[in-house]
Amino acid sequence: MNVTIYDIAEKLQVSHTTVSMALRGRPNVRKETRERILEAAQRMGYRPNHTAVSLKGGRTRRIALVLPELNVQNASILVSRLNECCDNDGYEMVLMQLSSNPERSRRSFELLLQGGYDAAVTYLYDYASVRDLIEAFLDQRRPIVVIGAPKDYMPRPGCYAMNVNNQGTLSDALNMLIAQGHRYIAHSILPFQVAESGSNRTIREALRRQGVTGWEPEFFYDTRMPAHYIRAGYQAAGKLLRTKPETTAIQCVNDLFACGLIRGLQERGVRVPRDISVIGSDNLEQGEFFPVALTTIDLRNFDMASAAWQTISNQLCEPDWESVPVTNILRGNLIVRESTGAVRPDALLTANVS
Amino acid sequence: MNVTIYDIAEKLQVSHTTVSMALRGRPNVRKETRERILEAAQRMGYRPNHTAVSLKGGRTRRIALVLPELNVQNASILVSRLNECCDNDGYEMVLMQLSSNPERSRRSFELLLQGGYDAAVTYLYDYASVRDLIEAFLDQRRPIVVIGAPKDYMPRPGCYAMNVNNQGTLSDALNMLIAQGHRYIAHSILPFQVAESGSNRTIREALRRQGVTGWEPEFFYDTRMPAHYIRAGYQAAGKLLRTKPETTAIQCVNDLFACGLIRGLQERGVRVPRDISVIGSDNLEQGEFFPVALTTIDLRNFDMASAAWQTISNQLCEPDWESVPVTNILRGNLIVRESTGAVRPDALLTANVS
DNA sequence: CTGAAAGCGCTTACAG
DNA sequence: CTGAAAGCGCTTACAG
Repeated sequence: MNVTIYDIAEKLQVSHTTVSMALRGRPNVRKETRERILEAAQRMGYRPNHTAVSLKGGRTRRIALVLPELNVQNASILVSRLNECCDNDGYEMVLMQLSSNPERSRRSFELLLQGGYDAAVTYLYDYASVRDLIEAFLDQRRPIVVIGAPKDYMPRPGCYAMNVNNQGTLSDALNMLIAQGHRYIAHSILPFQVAESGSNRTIREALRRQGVTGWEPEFFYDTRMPAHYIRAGYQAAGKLLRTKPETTAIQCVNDLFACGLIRGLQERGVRVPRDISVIGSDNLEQGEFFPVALTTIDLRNFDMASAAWQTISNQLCEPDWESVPVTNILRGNLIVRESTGAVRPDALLTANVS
Repeated sequence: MNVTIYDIAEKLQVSHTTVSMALRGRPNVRKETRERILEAAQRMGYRPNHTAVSLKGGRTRRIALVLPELNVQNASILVSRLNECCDNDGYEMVLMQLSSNPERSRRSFELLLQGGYDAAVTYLYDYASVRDLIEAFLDQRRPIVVIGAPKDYMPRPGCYAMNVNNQGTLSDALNMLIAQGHRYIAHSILPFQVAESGSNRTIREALRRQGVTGWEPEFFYDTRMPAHYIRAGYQAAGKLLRTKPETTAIQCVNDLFACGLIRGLQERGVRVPRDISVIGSDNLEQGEFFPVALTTIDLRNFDMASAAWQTISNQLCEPDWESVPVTNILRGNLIVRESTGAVRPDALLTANVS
């Protein structure tokens, strides 16, 4: 059904070896022979069988990007940039979406181990539950870039951790908010987030320096649909007003959550940024065009993708399974738009009183 | 490096044939032998080599979903639903993003032809430029579902066209708008869209029945970045107000464009829906939570994905390369939210006068 | 310059 | 119940 090198060889009365050599551009084929072969291949509609090439060569030139299913949207820049990098170097990027069902999720990951991917990039919330699978991948001597890995994560050859220094950017955000008069600054936490103990401490300390004590920055929102962020944000509005009515500013888990939250607040007559300032995270393109343009933290997904591919590409060209890589840390950028602003005088008053 | 069936065979002093049989659950292996093999495989961390299995079996159990790169967002429901369907049946779905650069785009498509995908689903704007590649895919006897194909598209075995009946839903939308008093109803067109001659006619006719003549519904917006819809919508606002100031309602190419447009209008002091009603298309989850919740047309991407997989799955189980399939047409759903409403009295007046 | 042979890891008739 | 052999489509030493 499909044209193979044997078909070409037969038609031209040469060996399949010669056909293969000619097609691969090896110099040891007479010019005339090569031309005949190339011409015939073209005419017969020959296309190399990627599966066979992979089996023989032991490399598929295919890499996997593994994301939590419903998080693809937040990482769309990462997806398209990594795709572009792979493309440029003749690799194929496969996007693998991990279900939020752990059983299915592990099953998908198994495909990663069996599918012959040359390398992988992961960007997950929950690394603990797939740790063994990542180890198995590394045991196969396939490099992996682990974005957003916990700080203590597996320092071992072939495994490259990359992170954004949230604390640094968070400090920028806090400085701005404090300068704008905010004192009751909250910080949303969702159940499946890596507990960022650091953020809470950073906020608490910054506030203490302003004389604010006894304020718990953590706003925990429990949602059963982990990644329907926008809906979660929308639903969280009520709880925020109920449980932390003093809040004048909140930093959200991501832009979608922030978008939903703003809508939810608005429905309750609370205006952004007049009554509450909102900061997102991800720097989705859309954020700029929301009716209240979103102040956000750019997680540098574009640069993350570039760096990830650079790393993998190096490791693929000159494998190094000896040295233990150090974590690559990028600093996020605070992008200020309309959803943050000066605190209302009465809110400020409340804060000073406490 | 990797454990193969030969390694297991050697360790257990049986043939690799027996190992393969046992692993595949063939009944012709003595119970005790099978158990020893299974146990050893487990212990040694054996994982079947997908590439080898594919080469032997001629099937990869991998299917491709081909989308224009920057359109993934609009189709996110399609992506996740198809992914889920494949998952359920033990297939792997690979998302392939076609660059807007035609050269690169064709190169990616070549990977589809060489990659050994068992089937493909495409959802493209521009089919003309990849027509030959689709034909080649079909020549390989791989089924393909073509969503959004032009009406005259390749009726041939193995090629399944699926469409949403936009005209029907558009009529629903028009009925609503007209009942709300709208007479100057526009319709956005972007350069790379399949010219939907039908839509313009449908609108024009509906309006004529209301006595409106001489109104050109088409609002053409030329953008060089085809799929940065939200930005395009934002930038289009000025042109809309300049070139079609009478407009009281506009149906947009998609939700993101609509979102950007609303922002752009708002910056110019034009309120939605008070001054202009806006209808999107795609029914993105976010649309519900925009500060002005978006009225939109649900393109049934979820059902589309289910049907596409059903079709492919059937064709894979019992191949039929004889009968020519008919186009499967779903009807879109109009979802009414806040971005549409009654026309303002003065606008209505203008319309009646004309 | 050309081709016979081996092999990538697996499965599936087929013979014992 | 078990195993030797052939083959999926290709590439790469190696011999001529």
